[in-house]
Amino acid sequence: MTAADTASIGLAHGWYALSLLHGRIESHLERALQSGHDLSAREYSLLDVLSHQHSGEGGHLRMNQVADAVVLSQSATTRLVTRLEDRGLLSRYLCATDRRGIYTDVTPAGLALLAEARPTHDAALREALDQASADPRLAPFVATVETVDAAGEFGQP
Amino acid sequence: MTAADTASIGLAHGWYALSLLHGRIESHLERALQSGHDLSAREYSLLDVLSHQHSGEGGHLRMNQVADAVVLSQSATTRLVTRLEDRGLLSRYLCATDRRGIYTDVTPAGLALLAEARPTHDAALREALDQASADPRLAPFVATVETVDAAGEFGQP
DNA sequence: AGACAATAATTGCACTCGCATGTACTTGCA
DNA sequence: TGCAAGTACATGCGAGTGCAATTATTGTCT
Repeated sequence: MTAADTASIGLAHGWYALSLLHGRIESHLERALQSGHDLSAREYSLLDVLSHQHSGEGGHLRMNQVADAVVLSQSATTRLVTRLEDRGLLSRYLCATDRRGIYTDVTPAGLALLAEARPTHDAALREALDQASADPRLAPFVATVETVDAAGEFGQP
Repeated sequence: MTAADTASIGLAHGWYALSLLHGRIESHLERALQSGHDLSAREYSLLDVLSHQHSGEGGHLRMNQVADAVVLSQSATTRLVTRLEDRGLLSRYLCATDRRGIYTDVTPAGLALLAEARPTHDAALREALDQASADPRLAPFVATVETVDAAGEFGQP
């Protein structure tokens, strides 16, 4: 077995653990948000992302960038936004300078729901991490999640 | 703002980064495996998991445990196994002592396809990690993936 | 100005997923 | 033994997703 093979195996194990942890956390969040606030994990994530953009002045992310932020295809993002708009949590409006672009704002109702759901989300996240830290395969990643903090803000690759 | 709030924000950021990295890697793997070997990322993952169980003697994981390993519901696992069985990559057989239980073996064809796809998978993973390491938000997790190696074997929580 | 390529978002379609339910088998207890 | 409760997998169904094709708008080149 070559050194490269050994490295690949290590990488695959690491990826497997990351994947496992992601799945566990997402399931946990999904349950909590769904039963408590009729929100899927992605819907919460979308509201969170949109509410953070230029706080106070309104949103300035195009659908394209939003799709990238929530790691979803453009089509799925279109429909996700449509669903939330139909529920009155978001509003769409065209970009003034380029009428192809579309911006989205979180409505007051959306902000209210987000504020209401945030404690649920954070508690569920804390819980999922605590459970995961018992698994030795997952513990290193849990530690990394806990280490990273608000210091590292945005910055596209 | 209390200390607890600060911690929650840090946690959410960490989770967001983990989620982002997971999505990026999965998309990358999906593309590579799909176009190269007609396999989804999860199908590859399933073959990989099943081929690793007690190598040589055949598989001994029940559907239930398999579902847990690939982080999928029981129903989705049933259909995933069915798809791969229909393609001749897996075979099902009943557990002798408890005829409710069902075991799965990877067929020679399945092992062959897995062996063929593994380099693609590993290369795509390496590539995705390299791309991700350029993003400061993702870099710590990339480092964790690279740090963990085969040392930490199984162990249920 | 007019035509053609490029970009942003939406829609059609097939596929996978989770939840709730159904079926087969086993275990516990009278 | 016989019947209820529990466990393991499979199936019906509605919902969400990605890919490919479509529509609307902008930029560029002659």
